[in-house]
Amino acid sequence: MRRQRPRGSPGSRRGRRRGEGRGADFREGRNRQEGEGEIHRRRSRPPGAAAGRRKKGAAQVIRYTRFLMPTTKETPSDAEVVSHRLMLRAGLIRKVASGIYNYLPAGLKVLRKVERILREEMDRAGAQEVLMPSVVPSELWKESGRWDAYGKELLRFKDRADREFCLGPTHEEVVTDLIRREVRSYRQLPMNLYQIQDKFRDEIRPRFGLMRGREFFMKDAYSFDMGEEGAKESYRKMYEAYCRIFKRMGLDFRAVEADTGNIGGSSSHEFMVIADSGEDAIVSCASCDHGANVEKAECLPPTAGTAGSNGAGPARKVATPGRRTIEEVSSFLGIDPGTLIKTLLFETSAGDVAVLVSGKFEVNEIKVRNHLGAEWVRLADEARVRAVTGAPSGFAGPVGLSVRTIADRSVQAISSGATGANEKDAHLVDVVPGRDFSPEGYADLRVVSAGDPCPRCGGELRFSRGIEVGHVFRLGTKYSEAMRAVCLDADGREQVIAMGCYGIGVGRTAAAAIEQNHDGDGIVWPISIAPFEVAVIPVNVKNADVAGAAERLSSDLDARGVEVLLDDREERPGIKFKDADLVGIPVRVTLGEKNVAAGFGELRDRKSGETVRVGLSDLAESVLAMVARKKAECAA
RNA sequence: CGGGACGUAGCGCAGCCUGGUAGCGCAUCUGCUUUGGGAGCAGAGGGCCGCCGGUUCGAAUCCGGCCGUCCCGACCA
Repeated sequence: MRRQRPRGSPGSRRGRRRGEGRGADFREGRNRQEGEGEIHRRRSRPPGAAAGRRKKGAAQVIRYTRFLMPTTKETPSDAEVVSHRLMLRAGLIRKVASGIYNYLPAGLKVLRKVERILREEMDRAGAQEVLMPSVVPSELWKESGRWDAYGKELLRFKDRADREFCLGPTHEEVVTDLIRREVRSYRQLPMNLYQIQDKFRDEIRPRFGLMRGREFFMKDAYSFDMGEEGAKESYRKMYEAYCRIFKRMGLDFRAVEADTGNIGGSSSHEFMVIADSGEDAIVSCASCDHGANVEKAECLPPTAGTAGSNGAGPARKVATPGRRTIEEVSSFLGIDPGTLIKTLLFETSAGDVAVLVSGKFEVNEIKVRNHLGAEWVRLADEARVRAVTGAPSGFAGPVGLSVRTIADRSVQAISSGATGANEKDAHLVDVVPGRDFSPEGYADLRVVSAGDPCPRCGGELRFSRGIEVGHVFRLGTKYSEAMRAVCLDADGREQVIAMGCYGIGVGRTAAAAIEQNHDGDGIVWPISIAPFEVAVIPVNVKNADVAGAAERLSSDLDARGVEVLLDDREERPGIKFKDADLVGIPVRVTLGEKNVAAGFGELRDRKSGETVRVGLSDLAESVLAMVARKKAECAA
């Protein structure tokens, strides 16, 4: 995929050659840009030079003809989700390689806005900004044990002296190393260090644009406390800061309990932006504030026993030719799927394990992994199933099975059920748990399902999908212990520091905002993270009055701290309107020939589509009011 | 890494089965007309048909290998 020339971009010679009818103000604007003033403008404006012309140090008005924002009408075929599609179409990003992107000027502006909010809220919460390297020596990772544990996602390489390094996918090791060297006394704690930095994870499957890239910006923070009580408080502060952050970005989000994955630690919450395209399924209670990732969501033990086939008699073998799935077997035998004892064989780092669950539920592999304390688990393949059970998959059962067997509590509720006979085309009925087989234990091993009550209050659980934009962990002493990060307490005794870590994906948050705020015409940015606050559109730039009015309004707004995109392209109005909508600029001012001649301009709200005609003399004030109103909607 | 598909102009695609002339729409450039929701007409430029090898008189097309990309399953901000 490659770049597409923006309409009316600098490369377009059209407007440049015939300058006849162009308005005086535009000509001046262009001359400034192309003359020697451009030098100052391009560099980061040396003090006193171009800066002197601007009031209040406001940013300069950005002109579309001098701005790389290549919008496209057609969608690249490899963009699956809206945020990816719209970011490409709006000219915010371009792909360089799988999961690796160029951030074009407007896209970068969005990221910078997100970052600014992150900095403000982290600072407010008492954290200090640092910057750690993206290239990290292997020694630190070996010390924590993750050099071997992290897997292929860690991109490793060697320098010229053959020393091993990796690109940091997260920075627990690096901060812990820093802290253990520099912090000696409890008086220095608590401390919270954060950075906003480029991360690299060699994802198995990058997809959805910035939603799951390999290279991405992340805000990561790390807290250090004496003891668990302090660590809890640090965690609480970050949790609150996160709520403020996502509120300020105008997002509909939910904090849910989560699995800790390979970061490790005792407890964690994920911050989920609610969106149907989200990669995670979450449950939340309609009655209380409990919420959880389905990976984590607990199930209460079954209340009443599920009667089976009234099995007074002993277990019997029945022929079930070709019936393998729960549906096939239950309908063939004419029994409730809930009384089938589903037997799944897993290969794990702790050896082969059979997992039993009622036929109406699914096994939650993460719960299995955590229950076993295993590093990994995966469903056994067909060959393995045959080797262990002696039958093709679909006919496994716990009776007479020689591998380690654990069961979900739903199996306990089956007084008498059916199960595979470990023999091709045969099942057993009237099987009684405890009599015909005995798993080593019963535990919560299944995925929550519709109808399960809230484990906290018994209320109704709702299922939705979310995009994980932030994650907070209480790490305990996992890293500080391994890396000897200790500190002297008030009694002069050495104590291992308690840690927490807190991440937010910058690009992912921007993508999530689009998933949640778009319509048929394009992005509808919350103003707090929009690339521009206002688009000023002179309908015909060759009309000097219109051009002049647009020019004056833009610099007026700019001087008052509003971020303006002046669409000075010689394009048809339709194109300008479409582009402004596509890019999602919250407020649009249209200056048409008739309106301007009559002393009016037009103000339009991107979100509601509401349009008002305002006298030119009041236009700037009206824009300011609308911008202020939109900003207020994004207040924490 | 497994399963499925794709790679032809900047973008979206056809052509391939059945070998012989590389095509369409959008975009770009020039001119004229047009100017409040992705304009019209006329003209022009633009391609190592992903790469390497094989079959053949001849390969975008058939065969093999490699590379890249996307979609479905185990990872995570």
